Amino acid sequence: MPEEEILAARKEKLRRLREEEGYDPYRPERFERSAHLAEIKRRFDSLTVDQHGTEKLTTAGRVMALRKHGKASFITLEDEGDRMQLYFQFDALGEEAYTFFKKWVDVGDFLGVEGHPFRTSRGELSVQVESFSLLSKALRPMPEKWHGLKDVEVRYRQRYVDLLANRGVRDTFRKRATIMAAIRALMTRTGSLEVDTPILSHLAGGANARPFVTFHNALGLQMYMRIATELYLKRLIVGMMGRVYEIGKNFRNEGVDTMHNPEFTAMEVYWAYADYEDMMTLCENIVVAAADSVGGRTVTYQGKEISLHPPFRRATMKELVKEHAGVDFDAITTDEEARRAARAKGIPVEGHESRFLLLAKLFEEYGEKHLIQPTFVLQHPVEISPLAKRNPEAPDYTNRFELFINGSEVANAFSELNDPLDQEERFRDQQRKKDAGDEESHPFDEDFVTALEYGLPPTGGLGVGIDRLVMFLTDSRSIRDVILFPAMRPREA
RNA sequence: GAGUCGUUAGCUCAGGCGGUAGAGCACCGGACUUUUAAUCCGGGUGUCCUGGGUUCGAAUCCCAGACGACUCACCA
Repeated sequence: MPEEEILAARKEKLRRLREEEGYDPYRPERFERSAHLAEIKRRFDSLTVDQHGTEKLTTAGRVMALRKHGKASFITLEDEGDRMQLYFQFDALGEEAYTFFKKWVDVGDFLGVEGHPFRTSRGELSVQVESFSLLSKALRPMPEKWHGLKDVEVRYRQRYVDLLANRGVRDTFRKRATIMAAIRALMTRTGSLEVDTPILSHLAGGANARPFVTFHNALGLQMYMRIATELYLKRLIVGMMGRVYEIGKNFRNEGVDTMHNPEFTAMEVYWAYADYEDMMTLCENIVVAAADSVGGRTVTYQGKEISLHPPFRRATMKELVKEHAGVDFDAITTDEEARRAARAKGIPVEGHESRFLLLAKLFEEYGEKHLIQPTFVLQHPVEISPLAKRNPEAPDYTNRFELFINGSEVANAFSELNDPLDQEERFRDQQRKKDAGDEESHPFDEDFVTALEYGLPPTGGLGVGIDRLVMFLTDSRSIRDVILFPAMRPREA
């Protein structure tokens, strides 16, 4: 039967239910559960075959399978956490209730039941139903019970169908919530304050990325969706907030693939009087707290075993470029030498690139993909780090790290640049790049410089890509599998 | 943005070297008081993604397009 006919038939059935029984399945507003299905399973696991418990239970869920027989029927009921078999028997329910059940209850409907636990002669822990109420009705057919819903397009577009049909998907998002809670608990223990900063602003800074542009009608103002929370959070440290963090969505107007969604969840932390080494420890603690909350520090990601036991490996960008590209930047002292070396390694070179930029390019090209086990990459060039403090021993480099897991950047941190004069100069440098056509260069944020002029204490900052962390911890191959409603092109009208 | 692959019933999928489409589940009717992918009897429900072309005839071949997945590029 085509879906429209099934829908029409179910609507007709609903009409008859209302007319013939005087029952409106959309009228119930609440149902008190004495136990969830998982709890029932746990508490009555010791019942032996054919043994009935004496305790009266009330529970509720969605009918996922119906095995109707003449005067005794079984259903599979599923709630948010588990599924369980319910037994509907003519003698136990009485003719009126049993007939109502057989006539009106369909797969997909929500039921609230009262009954007692028992174990069937086939050994399945079940609930013998003594009374029930139809709490809500489904008009559309559920996906196939055995194979579930596989069509990825439907899974992402109609996530509710994916979630109701595929319990593994629910587990992933439950784990995501567990991870978030573990991270927040850790942050609270460190005395960090959770804050909210603007998503809409007239300047999109704090990272190098193309923003989404929008318009505020009443103010007659072009506005941007934020690409990072960094600059607002550091203003809070100027304002004596001490330790702050924010977990929220960032928006970047860039490509979509298995590691990128235009809106993604990032966490940023700023601690006064801390440096990037402190952030490294905090970063390890965050990863470990997240891992521990959902199953432990040894994880299998897409068949690869990843050990999240701290301390994670630490290596400078130069060391990694030497290791994986075979280019020794300690021996390179001019930009021209670096260009020759980069060209020799197949990096496109136009001729104006600095050795620092080329170091970063070589790392991206040759280093990143090898960093399967968690690795802190240290000492990024100043040129690609407009907001990080210089390393006093090597002023062309910064006291910064990025954490890579499975070849992807999961975290980025540094000792925050708090010299307003240096910051102003770096903004100018970014502005020059922007004027030269680099759309991802950082905009000049005058108010941020002003804030630094009021005094930013020594500060450590850390950003964590939450979606990617969740991916590794849930063995999800695409970022879309950890974002409830991922970005999709609208279906053709 | 480029390449590869995919799109057939509500779902999971077969099939179709061009002759008007099938299975299982779901669904509808019936039987059945311990089933669990229940079983048994009866019922086949479709814009074969869309548009155009070739052809006596297109779901199948060709072209264009939509959407998706994957790989690559940009990016976190």
